[in-house]
Amino acid sequence: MNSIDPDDYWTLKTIKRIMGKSPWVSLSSRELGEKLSVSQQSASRIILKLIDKGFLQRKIQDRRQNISITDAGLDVLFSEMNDLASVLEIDRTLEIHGNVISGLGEGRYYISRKSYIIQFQEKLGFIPYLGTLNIRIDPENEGKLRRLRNSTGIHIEGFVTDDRTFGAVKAFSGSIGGLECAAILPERSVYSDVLEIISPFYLREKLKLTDGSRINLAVKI
Amino acid sequence: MNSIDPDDYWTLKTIKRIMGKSPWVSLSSRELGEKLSVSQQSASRIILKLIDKGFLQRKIQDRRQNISITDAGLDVLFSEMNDLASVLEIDRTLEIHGNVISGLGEGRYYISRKSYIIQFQEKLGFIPYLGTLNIRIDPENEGKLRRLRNSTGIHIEGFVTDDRTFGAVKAFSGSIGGLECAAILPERSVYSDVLEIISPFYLREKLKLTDGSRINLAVKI
DNA sequence: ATTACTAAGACCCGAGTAG
DNA sequence: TCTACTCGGGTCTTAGTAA
Repeated sequence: MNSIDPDDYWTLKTIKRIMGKSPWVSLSSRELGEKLSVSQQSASRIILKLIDKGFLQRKIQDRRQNISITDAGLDVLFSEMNDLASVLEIDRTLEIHGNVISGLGEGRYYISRKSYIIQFQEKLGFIPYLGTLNIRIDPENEGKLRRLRNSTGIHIEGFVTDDRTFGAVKAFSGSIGGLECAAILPERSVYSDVLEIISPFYLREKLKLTDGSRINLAVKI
Repeated sequence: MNSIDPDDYWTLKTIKRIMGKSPWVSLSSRELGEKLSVSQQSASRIILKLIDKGFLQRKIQDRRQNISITDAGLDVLFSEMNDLASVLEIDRTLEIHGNVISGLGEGRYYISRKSYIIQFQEKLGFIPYLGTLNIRIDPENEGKLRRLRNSTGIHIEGFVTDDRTFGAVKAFSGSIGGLECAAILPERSVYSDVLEIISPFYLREKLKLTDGSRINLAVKI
């Protein structure tokens, strides 16, 4: 599943460097070829391969192509970042900032399922307060959020009931305002800027949080 | 100069993952081949290439090889880490911890050279107190120090006098205890665990530091 | 200008095998 | 077993070129 092709990684990094923050960039196959030290023809083939794999998107106007990296493509880069940081044993903690927002009460329903609760107790060491704290992550912390999504985390098995399927999720131990907690994400990447937090404590009360409150979350990856 | 071969990077990362913290590892070409999804023959060729480039060292005993990654090899990994972090625009600040040690007074001599001073003023925005604060970096922060060494930093030109040559150095803006400072490293990698700090302030006095004092340095890379 | 197909050749990989 | 050489075959790159 999570095996990256070094060539894909290298090309995506090169394209990302050219793009900077802009979502689209006008990039000819000749230009890319120069950056990668390959011919225009090879660069063209490489681009087609990456589009085929879903890592790039393209618009062609007047025989000139505009290129964008997809979320899946960015996942390649952030996974590699995580992998390298883990191999070099640096950067084990992310500090993520955001604001409290009100959820739809859905989180509470999910995490109350007995199968999840049992695993939280076993793998995180606490039984969560029956509700989630939803945090909208600052746009500047998008990169950290992407690293989190591309980290393995603590695996929480999914399960099936008569009615429906509850997917596997992954948890990351952390803390907010000195209180133990965990960030919960679906194991299948969902590109949202909202993070759901569980904790043995009712964080809204303990930390006197209301919608809009600033939050500093520290998580171990 | 600083162009990494993606294959070298990939292999070194794989070997580093196998090694963990141990300086040497017994690793047959067959085993490496499996990890890299190539044949024993190719793995053997790859190892020879990396030894030739100075990224690996090897001892052969009883037809079995023990492998170690050289400092130059680790530089490849930490450079890539820096490059990727810079492309993804994350991780611009390193927090490095260590202890004050007494220098040999050499630092004072170096940074007092007029050519250096002029450049410090121009590029860092301050004229340093005429002495350096030497910090022995905690072994746990070795990784961060390696990242620093493999960052470009602010280029300070070298120069030649009648007597001798003063090499190019690189500077990193930062702060200690809220006071502005900069870390100074030779541009040519020197693998020491001591970092030299300059500052517009006499840090020893301002922060009441003595040999052995704990220091938290924050630097921008 | 572009992109990208085709064809030919360079280069790389691994089977066989020696030491 | 191990490492690592040779060499044949297959893959991948690029030159030429069309659209």
